[in-house]
Amino acid sequence: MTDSGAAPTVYDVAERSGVSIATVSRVYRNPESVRPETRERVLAAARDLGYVPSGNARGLASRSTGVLGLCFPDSSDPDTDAEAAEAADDDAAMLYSDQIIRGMERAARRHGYALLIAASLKDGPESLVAKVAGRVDGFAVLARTVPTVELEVISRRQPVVMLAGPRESLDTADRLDHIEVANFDGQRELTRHLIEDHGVRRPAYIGSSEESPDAEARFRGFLAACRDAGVEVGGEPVVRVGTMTQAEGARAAEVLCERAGERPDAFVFANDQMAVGALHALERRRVKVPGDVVVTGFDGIPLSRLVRPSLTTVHQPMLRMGEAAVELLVERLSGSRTGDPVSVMLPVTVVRRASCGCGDEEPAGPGER
Amino acid sequence: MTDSGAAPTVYDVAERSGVSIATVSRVYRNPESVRPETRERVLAAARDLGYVPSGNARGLASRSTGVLGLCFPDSSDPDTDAEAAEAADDDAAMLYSDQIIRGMERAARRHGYALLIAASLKDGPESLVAKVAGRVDGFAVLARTVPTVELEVISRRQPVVMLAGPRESLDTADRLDHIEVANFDGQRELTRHLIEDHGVRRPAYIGSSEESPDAEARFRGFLAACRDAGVEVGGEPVVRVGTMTQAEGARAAEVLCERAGERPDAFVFANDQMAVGALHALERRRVKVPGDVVVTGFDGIPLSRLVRPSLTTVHQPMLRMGEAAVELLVERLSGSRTGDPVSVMLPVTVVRRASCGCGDEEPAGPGER
DNA sequence: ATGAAAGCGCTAACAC
DNA sequence: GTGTTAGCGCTTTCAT
Repeated sequence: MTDSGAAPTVYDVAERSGVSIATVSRVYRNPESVRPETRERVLAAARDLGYVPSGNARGLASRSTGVLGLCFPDSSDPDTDAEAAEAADDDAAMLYSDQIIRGMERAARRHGYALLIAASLKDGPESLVAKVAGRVDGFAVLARTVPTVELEVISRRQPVVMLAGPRESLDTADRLDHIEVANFDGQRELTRHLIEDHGVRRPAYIGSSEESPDAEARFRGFLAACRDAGVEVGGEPVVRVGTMTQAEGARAAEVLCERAGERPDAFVFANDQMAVGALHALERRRVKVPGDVVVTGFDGIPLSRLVRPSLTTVHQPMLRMGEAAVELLVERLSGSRTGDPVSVMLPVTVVRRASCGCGDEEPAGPGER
Repeated sequence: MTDSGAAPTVYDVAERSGVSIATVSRVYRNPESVRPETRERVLAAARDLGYVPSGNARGLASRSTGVLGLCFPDSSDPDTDAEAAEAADDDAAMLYSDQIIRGMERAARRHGYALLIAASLKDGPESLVAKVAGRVDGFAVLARTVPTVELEVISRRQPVVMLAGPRESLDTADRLDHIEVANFDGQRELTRHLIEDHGVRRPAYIGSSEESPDAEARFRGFLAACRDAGVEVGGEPVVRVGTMTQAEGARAAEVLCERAGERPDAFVFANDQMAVGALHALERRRVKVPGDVVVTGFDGIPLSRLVRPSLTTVHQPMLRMGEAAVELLVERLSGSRTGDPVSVMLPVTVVRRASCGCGDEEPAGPGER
């Protein structure tokens, strides 16, 4: 083995094995096209020089990287204090984006791609997307991670798929493939279950004041179920919080409990985090769940199963979303699909647990779930 | 917005905004060094051309990518059937590597790096590492993902840190930084607990036949505890499986139950996956855990808490390992540390749960854990 | 089967 | 402040 300063290049390997750089390149890209004897010589030289092909140079010359990307928002809950850091080393802290990463990685692997992941930490002029976009063959973006216009520009040059974000504007020249989940259907089915099977009559919906198309779709599902069952509710969420966190959920629960008039018999939250926060608050006030009031969430985060009572919610197939995103990208890249963007709608599942009055269904045996 | 075939380059932007390519480059790399007016002109041109800097070209020219990497083995349990696929969309399926990815991603983000991840799916001549190594500034490798010699070669040119793999050979010119966990200590403490607090007298250790230094260290910890307590055990694991999966764990349990002679009073597995498989098998055979036999694992994967009975195990700080790996890489890259490789040893924690006879400690209220 | 030469798109001196 | 000019390390025709 020889070692001398800078990283060896094709030139070094070529020289040492007495061939041209073209042949060295061939040995790696298309071994069959080189006489075995020559090939061995090259490989041997590469080995003792410690040669590793430069991915950058390759990408530059061949115009493809073999890498897919994912951009997601930097929405980690603060974990500065020691306790939180401890808890973070745990599945309960699994974020939405972590699941999507898993799904994408698997699918990418199957197709021979590696995965580049980056969170949107607000940086300088070089937006995150640009950084990722410049290093991959195609990528997925979690909704509201980056301005849509920027994506619009980039998607002119490479496949981009939008995750969980409903098509923003149908009028714009939209070239992005989309993957959404059945927010409307899921919330409607969950609400119907509450009304029909648990006799809920005065449900309160707690939504977000942010511009969240997902939350809006969920609310519409809620309304539809109420209307179908003849349950009267206002045309607006009873409470709108700022950030859909546990703290906000707890606050919302307090507000609803202290309000004049009859207390709602169900708190229907737009996401799990808020619902969990509410469970805390209700316990503090000695309000029984589901006895005094039913509570539900949306998302199906791991934590939803761990809290007591376990949370009835609507489970989103996040892993599948990741996989679907890769499939879409690969289709575009392989040229097996061209033309207009598509929208894939993934189904959700209502998960009935203790917080709505359905029995707790902890596994009896050592099941895997 | 103009759109015409190939992706626009610095030349296109330069021409359209009436400056040189150097200025275009400056606008992105060092905006301050360009007169605001000029800068705006360039940015505008870039915008309507749909210009995105090529990461490859940048990397080539600047010799750095702003990306860190992770290579890990393709060791997911098979999830081809529908049921498993369902379960996979769940935190329970979180693997060792997933946690490390999370840890690395966080830390990388803090340092302004993106993360490239790739599983070692055995490919052609171009080994996985080479692919990753060629596209990142430095990377981490999960032990036994790739041949050490290959790493040896690569680590001559860029920082590499080995995760969870004890330094293989002290005699070789080892340039890799290492991150290990206290396998020996953890297994010894767990075993001691079994013997002292649960009266275990005939423990059986189930290890791996693969060359796994981790598993070996654990076994030595097991032996040490037995010896200290005067419990007689052989100098070899009672069973060695091939791949440390659930299936193999189940098989090992079967074997131990059917063997002639007295059945062991404890199955001490080298990892959680096997232990979980064993729980299944034992349930099928109506062997009570921990009543008839105590079962323990190692790793502390999320699933270990979800199975019934919940699994007593040794928890590895996987998230921390990922973070530590990034810190080490960044130190090397920033030049703040040079010279001999270091070894970081991270502590583990014995987690006492139901499968060893300690009470189940499910949260009472809606706690977050 | 192998070599020669022209880029791929960008950064980094170095001039002006 | 801005332009000029070399490369960075590889792939890829096109010859031979």
